[in-house]
Amino acid sequence: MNIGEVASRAGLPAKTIRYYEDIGLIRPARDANGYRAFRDTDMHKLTFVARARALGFSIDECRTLLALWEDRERASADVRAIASDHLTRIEEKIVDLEAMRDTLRTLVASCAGDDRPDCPILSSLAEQER
Amino acid sequence: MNIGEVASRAGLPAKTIRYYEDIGLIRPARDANGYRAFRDTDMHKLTFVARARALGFSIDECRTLLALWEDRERASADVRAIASDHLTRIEEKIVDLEAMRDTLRTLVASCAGDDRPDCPILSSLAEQER
DNA sequence: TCTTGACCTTCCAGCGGCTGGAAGCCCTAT
DNA sequence: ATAGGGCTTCCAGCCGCTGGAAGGTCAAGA
Repeated sequence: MNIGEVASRAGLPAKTIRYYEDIGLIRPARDANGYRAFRDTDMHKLTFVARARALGFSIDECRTLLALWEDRERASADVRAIASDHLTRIEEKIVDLEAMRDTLRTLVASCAGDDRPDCPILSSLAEQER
Repeated sequence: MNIGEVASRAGLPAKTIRYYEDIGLIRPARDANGYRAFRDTDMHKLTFVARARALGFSIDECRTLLALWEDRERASADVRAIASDHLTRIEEKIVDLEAMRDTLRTLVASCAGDDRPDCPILSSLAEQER
């Protein structure tokens, strides 16, 4: 399988797949003409990584998850720990974003949004004291 | 005022402030010894930017907001539009993160997390069909 | 006066995770 | 023979800093 087909099957840009090879996530074989020759195992790995990335795991976490996936002796606790840490970070990020959202909503709601210059958004950003 | 004091007052690392000068967000004067000499206006701008950044605005948005802030003829509609677009993007990000969170919660909950290798998290990432 | 140590300066490189673009080879169809 | 698409490598850039090296400056204390 050439990179184009792999890309469309995995739902990843070809560039990204080349990058994943660069950083050693996958190691596809090569045809005589120099083209990457992807086997099913490569395809599976890429699908795995694509899903893990879609869940927000970092590349390094993906690397570890891949390794655990390939290790039939793994302890599920190791996998769970990674996922659980990641979940915590996501929850924290959501909290941060919700705080921003709430502030922004208030500011946007308080601004007339017409052709006059008075703007509570700017005033709030510029405020001397809190 | 030297950069150290400005940094602690604005709650920004000195490195960041130098970077902001680099990209033209601020233009502090210089003392004879080459040290940056921050005036009150610089300080105000930095505080403004720090607050805008804390609300998640990009550097480019901060640049625009700064310019609007300094423009007494601005229309509040222009400010509101930027804030409103940003709010929308944040809301979208929250939705994305919540989807990840929900999936991750389900996966984490379904994994025994002991020393056995069976792991629904890995199985889910590896699943052939959806 | 000398020294220490905290502060300041510039410059260069690297983080994560791609992404764009140039230059050139390969393959298939007409 | 040629046109087109797909493939290759390599280099540079995105964002917003951040770390570190190498060196100048300043105030306080011995």
